[in-house]
Parts: sequence; C-alpha cells; structure tokens
Amino acid sequence: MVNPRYLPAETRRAETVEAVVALAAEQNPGEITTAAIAKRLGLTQGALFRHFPSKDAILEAVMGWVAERLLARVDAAIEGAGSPLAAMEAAFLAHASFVSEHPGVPRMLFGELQRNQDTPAKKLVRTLLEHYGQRLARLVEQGRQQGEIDPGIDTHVAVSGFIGTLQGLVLQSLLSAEPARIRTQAPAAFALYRRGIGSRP
Amino acid sequence: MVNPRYLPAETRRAETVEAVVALAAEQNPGEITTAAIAKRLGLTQGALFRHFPSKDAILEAVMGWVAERLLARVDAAIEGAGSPLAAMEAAFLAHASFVSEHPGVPRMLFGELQRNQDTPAKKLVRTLLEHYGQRLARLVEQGRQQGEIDPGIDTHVAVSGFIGTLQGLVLQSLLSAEPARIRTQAPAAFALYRRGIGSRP
DNA sequence: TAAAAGAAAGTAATCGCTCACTTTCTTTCG
DNA sequence: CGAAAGAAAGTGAGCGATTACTTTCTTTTA
Repeated sequence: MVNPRYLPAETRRAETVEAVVALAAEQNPGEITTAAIAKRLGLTQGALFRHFPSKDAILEAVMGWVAERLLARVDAAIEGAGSPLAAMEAAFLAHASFVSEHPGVPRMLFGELQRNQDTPAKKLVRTLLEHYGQRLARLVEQGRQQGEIDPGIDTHVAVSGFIGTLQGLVLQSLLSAEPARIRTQAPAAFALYRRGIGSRP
Repeated sequence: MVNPRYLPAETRRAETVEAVVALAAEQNPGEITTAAIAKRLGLTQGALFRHFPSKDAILEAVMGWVAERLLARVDAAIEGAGSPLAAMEAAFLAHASFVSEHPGVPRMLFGELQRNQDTPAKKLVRTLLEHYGQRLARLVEQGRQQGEIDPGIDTHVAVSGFIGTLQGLVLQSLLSAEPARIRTQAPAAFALYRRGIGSRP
C-alpha cells in the first residue's frame, strides 16, 4: 500500500480492484464505501472517478478479476489431474486455496447475487457460476462413464453438493474468523463428498 | 397486509418482524430500509420507533424469531425420528422446508454474519448456529455408536457438510430465483450426503 | 536537447440525495 | 379523560458523484 502517486490509469485500476478484494476480507462487502477504497489506495475519494465511471463499475471490474483468476486456477488444477475424480479433488483444493487467500471473495459473490437489481456485476457472477458448473458437470459425467462415480448420482445434485461443500467451509471460516481453516479442512471435506458420489466396489 | 391501525404494541412488533422476513425474500436484506418496513405495514417510518429503539433492535428481534422457529421445527423433526440418521434426514427436510417458506432467512443470517461489528443480532445468529451444530454433533455421534454412520467420519466435518449441503441448495435457489426448489431437491441432496457419512456393509 | 504545450492523474470542496432517528402534534380506544 | 399509537415534519450524518483547479508526466518542436 506504499504506492507512488500518479500511476498510469491501467495500473491504478488494477490496484483499485485489489484494494476492494482486500477490504472485503475485513468488512461487510456491502458496506465498502468509495472513501474507504480511496483511503486504502492513498488517494482522495474523487480521484477514483477518474478511472471508473461509477461505483458499480468498480464492482464489475472486481467480479471480472475474480472470475478470471478463479477459473484459471481451477482449470489448471483440472488439467493436471489423471482422472475425473482426481480432477474434481484438484479443483476443490484449488478453489479452497484461492478462497483462503482471498476470504472476501465468496462474500462478495454471495452479496452480489442477493441484489435485486440486475447489475453488470451480478451478470458476471452468474456466468462465472455457470461456467464453473459446466466444468463440474462434465467431470461428473466423465467420472460416471469411467466407473469412478456411481451411476445413480444425478449430475445436478452432484454439482450442487460440490459447491455446497465448499460453501460449508466458507461458513465455518466466517464463524471462526480464520480463513486459513478453509484450506486445512478442505481435504477432509472433499473426502466426505467423494464418499457421497463415488462408486462402490 | 390489510391490518387495522392502532394495534397493541406487542402485536405491532410481531407484524414488524414478519414484514422484515417477507421483505428479505424479495430484496437484499442489507438494503432493507425502515421506510420500506413501514410501508409494508401501512405505517409512517417514524412510527416504527415507537416500538423499537433502533433498526438494529428490529434486526435482533427478527433473528430471535428465526432462531426460535427454526430450532423448534428442527427439534420436532428430530424427536419424531426412529434413529439418528433418520433424525438427521428429518432435520434436513424440516430445515429445507422452513427455508423454502422463508427464502429471505438464510440470506439474512449470512448477511448478519458478515458484518464486522459485533451486534446483538450477530450474537444471536452465532448462538443459533452453535445450538444447531450441537444437535447435529450429538446425532452424528449417536449414529456412529449405533453403526449407522461410518466410524472414520469426523464429527465436525460431518456437521459442516450437513450445513454446507443445505447452503448449496440455498445458492441454487438464489440462482434460479425459485425458492420452492430447495424443498423439492432436498431429498436428493440429503441422499448424497447420507452416502458420504453412512457406514458401508 | 531543452523549453513549451498538452494530456493525464490527483485534490479539495461541494452538491443532491438517502437514511436512521427525533420532535411535535393528532387520533384512537379502554 | 388519559395513555398509547400514529402522523407529519424535520435533523444531521454519510454516501456517490461532480466540479474547478493543481500537479505530474509525456509529447512536440524550434
């Protein structure tokens, strides 16, 4: 946070996004003000509007940042795995790791989904979850074909359970105020989920 | 919402709480204003403060309402079940049913947990989840002793998974904007969870 | 190449608006 | 009638956004 002033616009926008992500880890995302963002950047509040036309545009940029980073890490994890079920585990752990590093992210996503208006930021979240769900659904079907996943398991239920299991970890970390727990408890949580969907010998 | 004016204070307070719960189903709980609550009651905004000293006091009353009702229904479901695992299923379905009727409730709980300040309402949510977790943990241990639940399953992980599975349904309903889905998909979701924790023959 | 010109980035004050809460007066009902 | 409940109007604080101006960086040109 010890940045030089008069940064080029693109750099400033990137730092703004990261400032919001950091702030969301410390306080209710819905209560983040433009003044708080500016203070973290060492700027005045009005300066933000040189780089973003509105506060919603800032949130939109943040959601784009999240979607890009999260999907990239999940995709990388999937790619390196040897089987569908192993890919799901790798994705689960990568996601947990990402959320552990950025504890404000799931709260922002959830908070954005709750808004009644259909903001561009909200649309970004929906497409993110859509793409995420598609990847998972593909893995579930592959796993079923290869005999790793029980044929009686419905794909949609399996996907919902995957995300729910992660969300359970997020909720726990919200209660304990220890984001690191998401990462440490992730393997055990996935093991439980794996028992649920896995085929039986 | 076609109420007579000049209700006794206690009745008015109860209606206020229900109005907030109803509003939370339609819009972001964090953006519910006292003016919106009053409008739903057919009152002027200032009249609310005849019955509650502050907005936070209203939220606190709402959380108390939720805790009482939810735990009562979950407890009733548990009591009527024949085995620990059956009790968990009954609790799961009762919870899903409750949330289906009051879709704003999980969003309010989650939103309240996110606040940085330690409001009385937030404390109520924490104790609610604590009590809930205790009931579940007891059932898990009983189930393990009776051979219904796999001895290798960690109690804490099982509890977190239970709540997470529910949270997954909530998230899905948030995306589809169909609260009824929580109820209809609940049996399949619990079946998946049950496979995860159940003992194997 | 160095000074001038212009573009880009930031400041500080302020505006319009919304919100939670207060105050004063009025209505209802036992 | 008197106490409780509500209406109506108002207060002050905080918010996002705008504006006029200043500072810094970049490009042009004699």
